[in-house]
Amino acid sequence: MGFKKVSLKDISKELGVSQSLISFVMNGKAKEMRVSDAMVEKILKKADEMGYKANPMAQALRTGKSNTIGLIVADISNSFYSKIARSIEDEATEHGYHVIFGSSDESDKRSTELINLFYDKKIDGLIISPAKGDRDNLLKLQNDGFPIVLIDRYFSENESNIVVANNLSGSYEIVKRLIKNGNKKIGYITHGTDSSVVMYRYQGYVQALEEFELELNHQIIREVSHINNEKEIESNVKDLIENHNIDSIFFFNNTMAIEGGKIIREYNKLSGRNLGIGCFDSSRYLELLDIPYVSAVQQVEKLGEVSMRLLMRQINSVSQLNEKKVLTARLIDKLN
Amino acid sequence: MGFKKVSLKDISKELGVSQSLISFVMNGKAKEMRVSDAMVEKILKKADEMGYKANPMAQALRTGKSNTIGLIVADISNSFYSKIARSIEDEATEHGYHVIFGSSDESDKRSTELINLFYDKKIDGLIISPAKGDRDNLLKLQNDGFPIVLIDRYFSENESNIVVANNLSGSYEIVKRLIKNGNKKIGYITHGTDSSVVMYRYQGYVQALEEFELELNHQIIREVSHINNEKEIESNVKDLIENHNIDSIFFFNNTMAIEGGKIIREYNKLSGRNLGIGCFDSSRYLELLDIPYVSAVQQVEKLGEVSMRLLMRQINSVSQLNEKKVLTARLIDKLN
DNA sequence: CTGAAAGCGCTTACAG
DNA sequence: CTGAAAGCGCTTACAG
Repeated sequence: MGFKKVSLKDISKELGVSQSLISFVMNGKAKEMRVSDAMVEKILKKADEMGYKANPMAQALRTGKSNTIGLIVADISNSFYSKIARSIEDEATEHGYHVIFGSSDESDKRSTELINLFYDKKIDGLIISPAKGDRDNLLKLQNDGFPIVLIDRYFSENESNIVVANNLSGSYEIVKRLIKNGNKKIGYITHGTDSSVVMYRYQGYVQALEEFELELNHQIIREVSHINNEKEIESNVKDLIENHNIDSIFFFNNTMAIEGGKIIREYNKLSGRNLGIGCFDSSRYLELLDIPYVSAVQQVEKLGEVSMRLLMRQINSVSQLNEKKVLTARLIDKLN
Repeated sequence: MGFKKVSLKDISKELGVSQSLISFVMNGKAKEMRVSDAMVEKILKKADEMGYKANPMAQALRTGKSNTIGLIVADISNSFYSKIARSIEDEATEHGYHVIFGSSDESDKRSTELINLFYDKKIDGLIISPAKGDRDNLLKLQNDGFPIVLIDRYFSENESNIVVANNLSGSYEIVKRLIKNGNKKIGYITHGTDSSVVMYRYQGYVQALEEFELELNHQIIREVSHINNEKEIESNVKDLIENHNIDSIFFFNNTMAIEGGKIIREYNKLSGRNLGIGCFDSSRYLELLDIPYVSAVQQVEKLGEVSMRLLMRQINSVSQLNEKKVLTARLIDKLN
């Protein structure tokens, strides 16, 4: 840097006063330490004059607090996570915290790596949408008293701080709408049952079918990969329409719905029918498909906000919290 | 934390060897410092045994390097920026760096605040998509030798490290396609001319019109706000169609194109015509509109990668670099 | 080849 | 009310 930063020592010399005093004043501990008003004023004035800024590295080393938290998600470029990132950022700013982020790509290896890197870097806490293999690692850190909040998914065996959507009841409501709208054979396109989210959304689907005494038909439930699944979705949707006579499809999430919706749109055009879909997670692009749909919008901003607040409480608390917050997704019904 | 972290001193005591030695070995300076092989092995073994991890805060305080860079964009939840964030993250990881991020919302005040916060936090460098008012502040830091790379936009008066799209020639190519496709009255929906991006895209539009000797008609050029501009876009598009008889519209970016495209889709359906659009920045959702379009996809991953590389070179260099990298956007032509 | 020591810039008991 | 000093955990001249 071109010019040297001014330190406590510099002010101390300039003023002929001890560093401690200046430190107290700068940290708003003047009252507590009963520093005289005249002194406070003198110090504040000089510090301002000299453009004093405390060195956060030194503070961090001394206090063990970095005022930085870590955020680990599957992929920050995915808009679901980037929206969460934004709301976490906003809430973190309120508390004077900064956020470092990392993308795990759902890889256990990378996720573990990131957790450890961030932890070693002395972040004050972690908000994470965990990969499957993170369970033990996170549990260990948590037991060491390290503040952690799990978002979007969690490990049902562990006690943890958790912020998630109402995946079960949300899915239930979506499928219920489809049924009430006259659909009797509703296909489901989802992922392999490898996470709490996948499991609960499936259960919601099942519960709705049960309640209305519709058959749970495993032939019309299809599992597709997490990435590059366009072709899989396409062929499954086609198969469900052509060979299984479904009258509607419930999609695990919005991106899958949009891919599948394209096929349905084509079909509707050609057949003159008007098949509709359901999906968890909405998207402003869903309506571009111009087909009937019902979806459930997650309160993404809220998710970030609540998780950050929970983390802050954890950081400022002595004892371990174990809170689970469930955020209700809002239904958007464009079936008619 | 539950258990105490092990420090150099701990190993030093355990081994009866000075801290310096251990530090040298841990930092791979064994050869350089001519530490004996036996000693290296002994130290490495013990360090591993005790689970030694250097404290980054202490290293940072001592060396003045935090191995963290800052990323400031308008809004991390915007997918353009979150994609950039991801590619910067990946490249940063390669270099052993972490990324803290902040969203300015295009606000001069917030952007300045973020720059200063990050700078004071001792980041090693900054990648920023600047707000208008950042010019002087950034120039000052840059002149102090602080590594900065501007992305997406820049201040043409300043010498800086810059990574941008070919806004002018990209727009030119888009509009040229529209013209070659038979369009003679092409509206333009853009923002107020407040940034280099806005300016260059406008110039591309103008150049294409000029080359084909079409009239530059200011009545069909409309400026809309940066956010919550849906209504404005809607009414402008309607007006252009109904009262100005345009045969195509060029949109400043993809989100504007999608909003405007919805209106055009409706119009096409009702009128039996088949108006098409052009826009800078593509989107996988554009095709959902089912209207003819030509767009230019920015190499977003490349943008992040190149900017991070440039920043690293700057960090590792003594002298100021002033490089401008222009990344060519790829044309997608779905006009026919 | 190796050790003792200074110092990065803070915060915080300890003393007066 | 205020000062002198220790110490957070490193790195790096300096000495031998």
